[in-house]
Amino acid sequence: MASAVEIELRGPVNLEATLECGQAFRWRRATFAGRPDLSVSYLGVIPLCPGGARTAAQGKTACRAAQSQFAALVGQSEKVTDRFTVAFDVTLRGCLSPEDVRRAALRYFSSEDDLPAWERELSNMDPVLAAAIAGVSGLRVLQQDPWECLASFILSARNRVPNIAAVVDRLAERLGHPAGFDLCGFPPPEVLARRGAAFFRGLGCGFRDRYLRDAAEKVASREVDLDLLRGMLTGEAREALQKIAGVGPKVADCVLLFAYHRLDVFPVDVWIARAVSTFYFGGRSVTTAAAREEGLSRFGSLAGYAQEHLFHHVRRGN
DNA sequence: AAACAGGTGCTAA
DNA sequence: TTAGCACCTGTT
Repeated sequence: MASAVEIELRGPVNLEATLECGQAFRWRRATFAGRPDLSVSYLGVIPLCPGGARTAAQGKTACRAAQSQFAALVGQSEKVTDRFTVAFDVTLRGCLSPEDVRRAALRYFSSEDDLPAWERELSNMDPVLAAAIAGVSGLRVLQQDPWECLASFILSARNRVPNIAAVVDRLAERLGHPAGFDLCGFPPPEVLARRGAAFFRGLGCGFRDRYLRDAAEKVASREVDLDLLRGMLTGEAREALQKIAGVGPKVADCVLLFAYHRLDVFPVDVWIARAVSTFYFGGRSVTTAAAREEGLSRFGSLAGYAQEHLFHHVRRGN
């Protein structure tokens, strides 16, 4: 049974930048035959809110997200439209209701983030960011499922995006539950914990196989309790995540940013290190620790959004 | 064909 | 405390 749901966000949304910038790995561009007015649409899986309906897919649902106001946004010069919408198609299964999907989508897309104010603030802080943001207004930090996010970024170490996405997809297909639209949800830690490292190696994880296994084990046993992280200070949560093998500063920061919505982190990978070196250190090389300090002190509580824009900016070569 | 990719863990100074 | 290196696997 298919259903349409629409959500309203505070400030702009750029679906393409948001879903393809590398913070999430499972969204695929889709054609949307029934609605030619919707310019860009994507197929993916989002977590349902705790306390809401549980389905066979273990608290997840697939959906097709599309935006109708993207063209208008691009065409406008400085006029700030306060509200933007994203439309969803979902296949309702079990006791899932449109309202459940609406709530889940609002959270996933961080509907409360005050993008107009924050984009303005970051732009005023720094001409580099001003240029970056001008191109991709509406790039949003998502609020993903912590476990899926953790597993995905463990797989990202010394790896390429298409590879990461392929392995995550394979894990979902092999071990996950159908979530609609012919997609499966990412399998919970308990399910991965039943498999040995060899299984993950066979799926293309490479040397990260034992990292993934260690993560599944520690999370399933609650040695690292992903729910408890929500109540911790960012620094404590970061430390807790790093108890898992294969989780260092970069992966921990990505999880804190993309799943726990801690905007006061600044994940540093090779691209960001390069960007910080170029823009803020006159081309002199910087350690990842120094780049991180620079980002945190410059951008403070908006460091996460600053990082996303810098990353997008340098990756697209601008 | 050799090099390298969205890091991390281990070892040697 | 830190620099240097190995690590799967797919692509260029």
